[in-house]
Amino acid sequence: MSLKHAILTLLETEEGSGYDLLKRFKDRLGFFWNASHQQIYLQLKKMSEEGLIEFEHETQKGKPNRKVYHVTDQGKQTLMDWIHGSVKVDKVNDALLVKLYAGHLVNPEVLLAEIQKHTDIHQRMLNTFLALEQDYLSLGDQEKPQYALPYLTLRKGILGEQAWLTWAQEVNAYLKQL
Amino acid sequence: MSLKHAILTLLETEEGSGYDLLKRFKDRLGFFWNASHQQIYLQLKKMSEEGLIEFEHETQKGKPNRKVYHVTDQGKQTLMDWIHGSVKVDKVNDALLVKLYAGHLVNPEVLLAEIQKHTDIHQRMLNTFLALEQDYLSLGDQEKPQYALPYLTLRKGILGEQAWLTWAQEVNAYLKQL
DNA sequence: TCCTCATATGCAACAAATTGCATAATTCCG
DNA sequence: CGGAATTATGCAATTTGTTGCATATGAGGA
Repeated sequence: MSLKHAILTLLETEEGSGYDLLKRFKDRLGFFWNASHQQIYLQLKKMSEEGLIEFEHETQKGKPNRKVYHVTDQGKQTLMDWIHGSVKVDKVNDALLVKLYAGHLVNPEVLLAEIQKHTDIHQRMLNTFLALEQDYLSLGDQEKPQYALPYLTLRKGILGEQAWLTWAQEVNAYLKQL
Repeated sequence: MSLKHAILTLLETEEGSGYDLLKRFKDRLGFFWNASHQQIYLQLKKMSEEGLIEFEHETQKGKPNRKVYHVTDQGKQTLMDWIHGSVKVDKVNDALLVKLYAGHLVNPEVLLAEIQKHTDIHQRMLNTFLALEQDYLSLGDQEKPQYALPYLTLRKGILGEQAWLTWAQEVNAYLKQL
């Protein structure tokens, strides 16, 4: 289970509440690890019970109170053990490909429309990634090194989305020619 | 839930037992939809109870008996409804990227070793896909059309693995230069 | 004033996937 | 003759993830 390790990774760099983590997932880790708020809050509770993290109540005026979590020594150890171990190659489960595989059952238009819908989403993702890449590339040489590893994860997103879109063009070309 | 639809897709083309499906997943659909035997047998049972599929007992000599499943009209309808609807864009959950993101906590060697391990697996997948592509390309013009859609799913695999390996080279270059 | 959005946390029910275990016959290899 | 692989099916326990619901405050706009 890696949600646990994703949370430890985020909290190791900087303490934060469930809501903070939700935001960090949304605009950082979320490009390669997705989690809903229900999952995050439940996981924080469990990890807190396991002693991997601890929290302090932070009372706020005007806003609801927060539980600010930080990683314990045990949590840090768990994270280190995980990093030194090896993770499984992600299993692929792509519903769109199942649909394409069964595509002989429908008009090409149905498939084209679906592909188009997905293409729009992937194109938007790629644009987001390319904008973030520009941000990184315009950093000074002193700042770059600390963002080098996140930048490599961004490169994964860019190369992945580009490959996806290239593939979509092949599919489009075939379906239109039918 | 698409395991259901993957199974309907496989059974729609040709009836078969749970074991048959397991093999079809392994060397066909499995490139983009993975399922364990436990998942498949349980799903077949459920789908049979829902009336999407039916089975006949087939007694064999020398081998254990089989339950041969086929799609019912209701199952066919369920499959058609699914194809005409739209599937969600797959959510990404890539543990290797989480690890890389947290890579500042370990020596580059640890990351390099992990990347190498994954690279080997992805390279083997790509080789498998390229061999299958050759099989397709060497087909006559009469046979090609019926395999066109499965071929496109294969193209997805090829482009995806190539992108993965290109990315791995970037990561390697960076980690070695440290 | 009402509505929506952002902040902030959580439970409960259900669906899906993983892990481990269990059984049973035949074939193939050493 | 013994062990491993292949064929064939399944249950149970646990872990993970999804969907829906619930609550509460404050700010900003219509």
